[in-house]
Amino acid sequence: MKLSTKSRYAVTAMLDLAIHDRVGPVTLADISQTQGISLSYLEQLFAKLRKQGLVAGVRGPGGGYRLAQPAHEITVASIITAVDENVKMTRCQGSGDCHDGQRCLTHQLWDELSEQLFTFLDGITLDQFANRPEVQQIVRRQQQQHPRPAHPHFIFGRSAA
Amino acid sequence: MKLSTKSRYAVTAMLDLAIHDRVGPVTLADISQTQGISLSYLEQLFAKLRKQGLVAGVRGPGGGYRLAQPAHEITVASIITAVDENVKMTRCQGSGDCHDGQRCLTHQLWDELSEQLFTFLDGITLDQFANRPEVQQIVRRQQQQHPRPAHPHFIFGRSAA
DNA sequence: CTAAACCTGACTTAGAAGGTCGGGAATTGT
DNA sequence: ACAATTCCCGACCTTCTAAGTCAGGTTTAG
Repeated sequence: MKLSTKSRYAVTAMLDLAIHDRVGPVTLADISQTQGISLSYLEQLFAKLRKQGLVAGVRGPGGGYRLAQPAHEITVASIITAVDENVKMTRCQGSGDCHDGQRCLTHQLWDELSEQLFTFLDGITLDQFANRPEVQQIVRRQQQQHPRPAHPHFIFGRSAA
Repeated sequence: MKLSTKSRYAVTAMLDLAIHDRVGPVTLADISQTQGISLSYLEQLFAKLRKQGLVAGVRGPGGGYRLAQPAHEITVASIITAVDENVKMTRCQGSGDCHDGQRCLTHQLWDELSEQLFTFLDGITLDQFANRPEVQQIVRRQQQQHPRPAHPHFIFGRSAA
């Protein structure tokens, strides 16, 4: 379990996706704009998220990304492990041959720590997270600064024409 | 709160110190041998630990390092924050101006996470840790592979002469 | 005085984070 | 059919930090 800004970017992007996906696929360009993450970097992250079956890409105009699972089934932990495939903190994790073929003094502690983290993050789903009041508030502000016009294709039940 | 091998090295070294300091100061050379950490690197780490008042250096022959506080008052968290002075995980931590002068979506989550970690590590003292059965076992093995003869100066109450 | 230890700071190296670039392949609207 | 839009892919670059090295100090017990 590793915690980097990379992980945070991934979680942020997935959250954005979870919030907006009911109006159709979300483009990486939108996420890039709204969340301030480089487009190319997002592409790298989403490649991994796709391989892990967390999102599905929709090609062509009007396309973008959608969640491949319902938001209440996607945990923050699963997102982080998806983009940071190098789950083991150090050479230690594997089979305990961290030092001279023996396990180092702190091996056990780091294991416990890792588990604490995982348990915490595994208990939070995208769904729960998206519904937090603080998050909602930020989303509203972002809506004003970076409006997301729905693609024409996805307006069919509305009073738009 | 940051978790690197650097932190682990520091905790390992402090643990070694806590275990052996009743027979006098412990040299960095000893720790380097026993724990497999580069001597110069240890010196860097201990410079920081000393500045934070966790250890005290004793110069000259027969010298080394001692704990500057009783082992039951030193927490793992204090060791980690001592060597990783850059406590903030990202630009985010400071005042929440992570993105466009606004706080990013995951700001709150990362804060909570950081706190979870800290609480966990702050609840573990060197003392507690050193007395764990697993740790004791490793120490015994290390004693056989890397015996630590006490310096003559510190043998005065024994049947050594 | 000298050797053992701490102390200091500058330097090097490896690897990862974060980002860029250029070109594809699929799909939709016209 | 065709062009625009989007995902998709891989190579590359830059910057930063962990981790380690090196070369010199300074203090102090014997």
